[in-house]
Amino acid sequence: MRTVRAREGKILSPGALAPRFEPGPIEARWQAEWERLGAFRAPPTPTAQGFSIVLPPPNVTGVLTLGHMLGNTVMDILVRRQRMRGIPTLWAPGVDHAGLATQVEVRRRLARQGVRLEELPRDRALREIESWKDEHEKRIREQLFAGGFSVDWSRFRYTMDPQSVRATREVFVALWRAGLVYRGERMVNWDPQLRTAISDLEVVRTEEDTEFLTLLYRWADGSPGGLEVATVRPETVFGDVAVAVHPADERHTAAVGRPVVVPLVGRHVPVVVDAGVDPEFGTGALKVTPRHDLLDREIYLRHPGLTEPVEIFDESAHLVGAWVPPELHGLDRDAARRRTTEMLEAEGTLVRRTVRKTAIARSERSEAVIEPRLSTQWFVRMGPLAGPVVEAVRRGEIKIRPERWERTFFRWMEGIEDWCISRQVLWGVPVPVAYCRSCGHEMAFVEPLAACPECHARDLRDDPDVLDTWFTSWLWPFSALGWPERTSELAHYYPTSVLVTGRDIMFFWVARMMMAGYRFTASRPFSEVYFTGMMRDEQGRRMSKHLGNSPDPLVVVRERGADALRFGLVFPNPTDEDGAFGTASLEGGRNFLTKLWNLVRFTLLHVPEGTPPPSEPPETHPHRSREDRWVLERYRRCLVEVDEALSELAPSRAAGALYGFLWHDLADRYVEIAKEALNGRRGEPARREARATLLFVVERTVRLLHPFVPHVTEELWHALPHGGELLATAPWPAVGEIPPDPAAVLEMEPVLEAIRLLRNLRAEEKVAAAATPRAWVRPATPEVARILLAERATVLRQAQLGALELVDAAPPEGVEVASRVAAIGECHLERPTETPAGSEALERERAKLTVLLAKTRERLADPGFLARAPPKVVEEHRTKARELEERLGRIDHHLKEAHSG
RNA sequence: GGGCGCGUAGUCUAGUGGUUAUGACGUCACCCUGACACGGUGAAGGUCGCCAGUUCGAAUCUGGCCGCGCCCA
Repeated sequence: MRTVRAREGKILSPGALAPRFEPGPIEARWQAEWERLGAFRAPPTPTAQGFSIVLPPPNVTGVLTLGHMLGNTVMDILVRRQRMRGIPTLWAPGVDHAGLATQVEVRRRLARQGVRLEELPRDRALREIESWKDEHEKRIREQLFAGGFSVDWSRFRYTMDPQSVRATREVFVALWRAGLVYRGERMVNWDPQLRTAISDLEVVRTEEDTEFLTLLYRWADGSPGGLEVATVRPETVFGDVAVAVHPADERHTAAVGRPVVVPLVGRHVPVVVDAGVDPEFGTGALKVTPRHDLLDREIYLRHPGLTEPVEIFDESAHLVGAWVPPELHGLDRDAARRRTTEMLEAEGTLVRRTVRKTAIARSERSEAVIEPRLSTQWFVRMGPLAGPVVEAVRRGEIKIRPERWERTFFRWMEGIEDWCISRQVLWGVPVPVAYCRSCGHEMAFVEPLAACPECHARDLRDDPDVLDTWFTSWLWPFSALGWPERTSELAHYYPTSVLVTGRDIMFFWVARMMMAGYRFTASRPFSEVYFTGMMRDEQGRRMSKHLGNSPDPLVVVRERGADALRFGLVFPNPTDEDGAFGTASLEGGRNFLTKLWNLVRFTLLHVPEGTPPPSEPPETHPHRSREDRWVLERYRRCLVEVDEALSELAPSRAAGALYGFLWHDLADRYVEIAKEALNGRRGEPARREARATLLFVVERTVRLLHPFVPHVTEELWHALPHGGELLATAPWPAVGEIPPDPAAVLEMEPVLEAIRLLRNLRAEEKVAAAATPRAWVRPATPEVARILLAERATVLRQAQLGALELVDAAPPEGVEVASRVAAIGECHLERPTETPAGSEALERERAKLTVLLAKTRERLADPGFLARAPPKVVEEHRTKARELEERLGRIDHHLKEAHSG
């Protein structure tokens, strides 16, 4: 500990702060301290109702982005405040195994070494994936730790933990028994690169330029011509079983029922009528390839007479099968398309080639073009699960914030489709189903079975597929707390309080968690969902791994500090709107922290050694000044606003309130005015009172800021007189500790207004910075006069005046003055004679007030207004008109004087 | 194509029927004053997207149009 000798000879309190704020060492020290002291460990058996959040488990294969940092900061703000309020708090962290994504990454890494993942023995492949996972999990932990997020590390979970896997199996089996999971042959979104089915939600559609071919399907009876059919997929002609046209499409009525010849293939197929055809698209005639297109399959199923289709692509979208000419076997889609096009041209059945924008479906993970494919997969019947959730949200049992997303949510829930949960990948929870080779019995089980329960044969075959990762993570709110074990975490912290996440996973995850909660715990999983906005870069582009435009949070933290990053994320934009983030945000954060740092340094200059912590507000005291009362009231209002904003999940509003209070009220106004008293120029009692007020307000403000910028506030709090081990677990300030004092704010207004007007005049008149001109104020009311008289010294000093007199008429003869006319009265400032008289400010004021007065008078002259507006409003307008007339009169008077003088 | 949402100073933003339209960043001028130039003081900057309508009164409510974004096809 060191002591610093202050300018006026007093000894500062110990632990004085470095003149410059350096985040690095401070952040590292407090992160370690919090961990060492177990500050974020949730009480296992709390007596009071707990507050809990589960961290949306980041994909273990990736690294955290600024989007994660935003969500984490919002969660940390909520959690830290609740913890300080003395509420038992649990923030449960973890990571998600992201089977598909991880496999893609590992596959890519191995490919760089010339190894194909698919060719490795299974156990070797799994080891590769495990080691990849371990590396990335470490990095994610570092990122969370470096952000200062107050998660309970002792409860860190992984979605492939035995307990989480068990939960997944239990759920699968329960749904299977209830008939809500089923195996079926359906058209699925097939990723031919990863060779797995994926869900609708994992498909992204983009508009791409695509070659559009028009093919001629000749009449089978040999008559000239035929039917023109447009397609972007000529290579699928081999799978055609029909051509379909819309029933109302008169262009094609003659063709209906007439067989046509499939180009290249020679097969005769019928022309059928189906309302699913879009007559606007292409020629209005659609080739029907049921094994490889969803709509085509539907059409096929509606027309029972058609030939049973044969598959023409294998699982990696290479041409195969009896219907494909042998010379094309083994070609991939793209090569096949080129070759087919050439063949069609040669055959003379290619009528036209054009290029147009087409919506292309790609796999979100591999970016391969999706191949719709008929295959056998496991599905969850979503309808019965969605019902209770829709009800609950309508009842308000789960609130969606911001509310505007409710509509989107409902629309999706109401049109919900079954969820394809089986994946043909290595990494994941195996589908817990086996088949008896002897009797064919299908059985789902939590614990592996030794024999078939039907025929007792021991010859069982496991289902080869694994489950979609989301089928594990939809259980997260309760599986992260230990379900299906009946843990004390579940008993005390479930349902969780709020879920904070990006709205891009509203359907993927949030909606499904709600369904799982109601289905398996008979309870909502959380009472509120808060969707944060999407982070954008300075050019307004969405940050994504793909674009690589999200800075690495660890780098940002190292360069700028976690607190600056956190404040920069929360302060400039509402956290539920998409916000641009760049260096400006970080600088804003840093500047604010420096301001806070210096404000506390200033405070320490005025805290004598041995001062006890401000455990209670300074008592009402005869020496308490108007500015002391004012700053206490402003602080109280700030606290009310912060509490309100945080209970309404509006952290930006809370941060804004704190920013404004600290910077403008506390530092700019209060400290500047209170310096007189603090420096002892108003006597010892006033000094004591000012010191107590300053210390109290600063200490409380540091506490209020802690959830937003935890490290720097922890450091500052320890430098200030304090009681207790950590700010992180110190009590949150109570609103009730200060009685409301609205008069304090009202009485300060004329003082602040007079200061502002006189400073304004100084600037307008280009009064030299060091000059101390004389000033006169003619107060508009006796109340203003009384206050200004009492606070004359303050105005004098803040406006740097040589003298200030209150007058009831004009300033004395023979003095050149510049004037302003405002609501509190007239202000006159002695004008330097060497500058020409300028009255632009008065002119501007007059122009503005003239317009305003005209509008007010117009309204007062309107009989409709007088008759229908509430009397109170009419009276307000009358008063306003009178005041404006009075002020304009004075302005005119002064303008005239300025001209004649 | 369908649905939803959003248009307020150069940029972001508050504001759900009567306010001289809020604040931040940026800009300009002056100032290194004893916590802070990562600062202080002051200023400039807005036809509240456009057009109708409802109303005594519209940034605010209604309709249409224009622009942007997102989701779904």
